Amino acid sequence: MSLSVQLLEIYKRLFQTYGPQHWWPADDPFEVCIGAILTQSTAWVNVEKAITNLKEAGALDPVTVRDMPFDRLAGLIRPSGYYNAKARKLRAFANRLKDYSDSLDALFDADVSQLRTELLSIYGIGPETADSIILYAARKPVFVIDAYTHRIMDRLRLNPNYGSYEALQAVFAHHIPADEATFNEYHALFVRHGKEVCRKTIPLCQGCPLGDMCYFE
DNA sequence: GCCCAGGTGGGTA
DNA sequence: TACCCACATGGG
Repeated sequence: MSLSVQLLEIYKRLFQTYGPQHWWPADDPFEVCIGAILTQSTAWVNVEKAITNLKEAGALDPVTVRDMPFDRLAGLIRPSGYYNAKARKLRAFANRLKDYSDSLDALFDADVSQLRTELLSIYGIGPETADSIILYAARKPVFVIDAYTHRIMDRLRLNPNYGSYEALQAVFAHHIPADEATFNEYHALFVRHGKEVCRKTIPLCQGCPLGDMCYFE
């Protein structure tokens, strides 16, 4: 079976099992960007608490994030962990937005490649955060790779020599049509499947929709 | 108490 | 390039 057909089959089975995931869980693009930074190596449930705090404080906009006292910002996002580091990252993002008159539309008015380069040049934004922002806030087609994607593709033996972020991303880019809606749902389904079944420890392989394709021992 | 969670940046060899 | 490590809370 070709790689394209396998990737399509995986998508089909995950979608049939879990249904549409309605990603990204946020009210607007700026909230997506904030969530993408806060969720770095952190359980989403804790990010939700931090975002709720920011909303209740009326701090979910670039100007407020930029101008409020650092310790106040850090305190609001405390439940998401790494709160000092992440407060610095939120500040860096809000500060860069100043170059675009605090308009995400202005920031996003570039092709995927240029936008990715710009995002990666901001402190605290690495490949996954950049791609999450591009896909889920700017709504441009780029495939997001995360720890779940690595784990699942490793176990399916579809990750070429357990490759880098870009190496695994290329697998999808070269074998799936670049469609924003498909990339959106596919990544969300990987996360759902990773959380629910394909765990780092204690894998729940009984009845796994990908069981017959999986080499996990 | 221990392990893990939708990573990134900085330092060292 | 390829590893280490710091960053930190909260749930199972």
